[in-house]
Amino acid sequence: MKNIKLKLARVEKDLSQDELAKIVGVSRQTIGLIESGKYNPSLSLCVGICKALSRTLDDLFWEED
Amino acid sequence: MKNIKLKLARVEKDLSQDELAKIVGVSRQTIGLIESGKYNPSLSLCVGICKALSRTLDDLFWEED
DNA sequence: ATAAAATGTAATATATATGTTGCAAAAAGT
DNA sequence: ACTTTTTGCAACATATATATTACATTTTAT
Repeated sequence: MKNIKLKLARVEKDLSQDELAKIVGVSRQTIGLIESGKYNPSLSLCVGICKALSRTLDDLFWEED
Repeated sequence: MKNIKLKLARVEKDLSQDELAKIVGVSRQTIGLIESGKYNPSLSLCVGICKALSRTLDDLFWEED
């Protein structure tokens, strides 16, 4: 499923996928694929994204069921 | 670095590494390596572990700095 | 002390996250 | 309308998470 919370947090910070990717140190495609729910990212990458966007893991990657 | 919070949550539930591994659907070694900090697990595995231990991502995998 | 269970570690194999390049489509700016 | 930026998508290459098997070590129970 798509990660809409991640996309929202990114646009709230006024960052493009490419800009966020450069901050985190991955490729633009990786960010795009995570947002579109086609990748299962590593924990360290999730943490890097969270820190770049001033959020926590629960904020961006946790889904209640 | 070792993930002591994960190990504590596991023993609080009275589960061995092998038992947790079976619940989550991975090998015993994978759980051991995550606890000892030698693996960078995938997000879906982290979520599976959290649900098996009734915790959230922030509980087990987030470190303030 | 002994046996059983739990954990650590290592070798090799496989699946998949991620990188790179390139191009197309869509969105935004002028 | 036109240009620029942003995003999507595909093919191939590489790195690494994870599986499997086996054995050693430690911990726990008897």
